[in-house]
Amino acid sequence: MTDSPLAQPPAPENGDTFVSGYLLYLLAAASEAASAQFHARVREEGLRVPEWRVLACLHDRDGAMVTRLAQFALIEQSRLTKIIAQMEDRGIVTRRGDPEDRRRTRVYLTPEGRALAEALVAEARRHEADLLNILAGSDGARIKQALRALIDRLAPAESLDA
Amino acid sequence: MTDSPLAQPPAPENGDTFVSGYLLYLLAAASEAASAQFHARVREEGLRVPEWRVLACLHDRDGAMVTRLAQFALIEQSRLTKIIAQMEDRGIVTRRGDPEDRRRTRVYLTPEGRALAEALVAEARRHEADLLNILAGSDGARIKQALRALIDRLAPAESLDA
DNA sequence: GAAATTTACATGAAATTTCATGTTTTATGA
DNA sequence: TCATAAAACATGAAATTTCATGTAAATTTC
Repeated sequence: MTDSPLAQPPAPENGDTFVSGYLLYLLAAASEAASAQFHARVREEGLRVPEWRVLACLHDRDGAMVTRLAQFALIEQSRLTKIIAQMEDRGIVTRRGDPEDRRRTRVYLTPEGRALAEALVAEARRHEADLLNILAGSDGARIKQALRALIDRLAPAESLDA
Repeated sequence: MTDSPLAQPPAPENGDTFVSGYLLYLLAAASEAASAQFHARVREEGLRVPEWRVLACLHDRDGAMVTRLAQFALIEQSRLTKIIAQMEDRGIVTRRGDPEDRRRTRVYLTPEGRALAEALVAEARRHEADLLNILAGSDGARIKQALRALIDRLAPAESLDA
């Protein structure tokens, strides 16, 4: 009985599957799947995803400091610094030191940056509405609540302000 | 009325906040927040996150082909190829061509690789249980369902097999 | 059944990311 | 208030990732 008599596939492996039901996999895969389309649009606009995230954050809070931006855009600080430098070269944001606390660097949208940000945020809102529709009506609100709960319980949750 | 009379903070910006309620942000942030602890453990084990993902996939299906592995481990193919090469150098996986279809490269766990994979999968299961507890009882199952629904609707959903 | 496509990986160069660390400025504390 | 610690960024070198493309093998077409 060590060998199945009708082993079509070469008797591959164990039978218990871990990955496809694993919460962290589901979260990552859902995030990727849900983002794919819109992120493709972002790239069509000549932006990389982290750059779009920065724009979205600045849309909410122009003049945010780098560290906060990093938290909300989910980008590590030194990496963000370099991304911001590129965005500055490109003319969509500007950096200015904070006179109140001269350690801080605040990042501002330029007019072009703001236009881009607003256009993309509008698109993102439409796309999100589509997504939430796909999610069979009330599921949408529920999944958001659940995700927010998860985040709140796991991360201290700060504000983009200050 | 253009200027608030008691503007404590320098009258920062608009009032509507987009990011913090945006589904794609919630998904990405939830994924990050939920994964942070365990991924730290993974790094303590001397692995990077993508390497752990490969091990987990191989735990489910030893001898998976590179393309499938890439889909399930959420890693772009050419990047995965290089990661696998490193893992091979390190002695935790082996590559072997598939005689049935000689374009394919199949990846197998070495004994050390399997030990690592099994230990980490066990830890991951415990960690997931903790997470699901944090998520107030039944919320856990629901969030999983919702995520799976999202993925199924958005991604064709293939199997690690073949 | 030969040519044209497609699939599956591998690879090299350019670009980006990471990691550790440096600098400057603000908080803290004895 | 002076020293020390902490916070906020910036930066350089090494490592990784990306992108386009190359190669080999299977599949589809005509």
